[in-house]
Amino acid sequence: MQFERNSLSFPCLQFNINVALRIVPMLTWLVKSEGDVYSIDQLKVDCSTMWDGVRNYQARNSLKEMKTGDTVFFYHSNSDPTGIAGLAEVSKAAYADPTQFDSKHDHFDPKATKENPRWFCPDLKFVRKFGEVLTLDRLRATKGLEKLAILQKGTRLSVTPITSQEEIILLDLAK
DNA sequence: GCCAACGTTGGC
DNA sequence: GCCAACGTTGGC
Repeated sequence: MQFERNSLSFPCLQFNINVALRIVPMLTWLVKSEGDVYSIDQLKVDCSTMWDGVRNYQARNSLKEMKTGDTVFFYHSNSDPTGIAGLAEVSKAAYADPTQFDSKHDHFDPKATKENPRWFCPDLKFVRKFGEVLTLDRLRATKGLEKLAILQKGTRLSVTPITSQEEIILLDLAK
């Protein structure tokens, strides 16, 4: 498979800077959001947002692993078209999700305490919107993406890790 | 709007 | 600790 020079250089550069400064490998993620609830366009308007409200332990664990600077693919579920709509970046590593403490909030969790928070959220910032959505059909048809969590039947996780090979392939598909 | 798939809850 | 019932997710 051939890759354009500029599609490869950006993640490599990120990786090298990251190694130089933090000695921790750069991680890549995919987050899902219903397109009509919170879209990549809204993230662009907001510049940055608190990724709160995740109430699934496996997804929570991924959120806690996120580090500032990590690349995040932004997926629109339940949308037309459904697929990866753009790129974001972790602008603040995960902290206790404040909505778990707010009894008036939909995501209130009575079992969470400030001493022992159950749920965490990072801040995500807008990077870019793709020229066209990488649709599910397209992702399914692309060699090397077979193991993407979002393509597995029945997978409902709203936050999933992306391998570096998958990231390269996805960035190569994206316009 | 349907419904399969999944996670969580709670009675036992 | 099992498992039925329930609520939610998300593609279609």
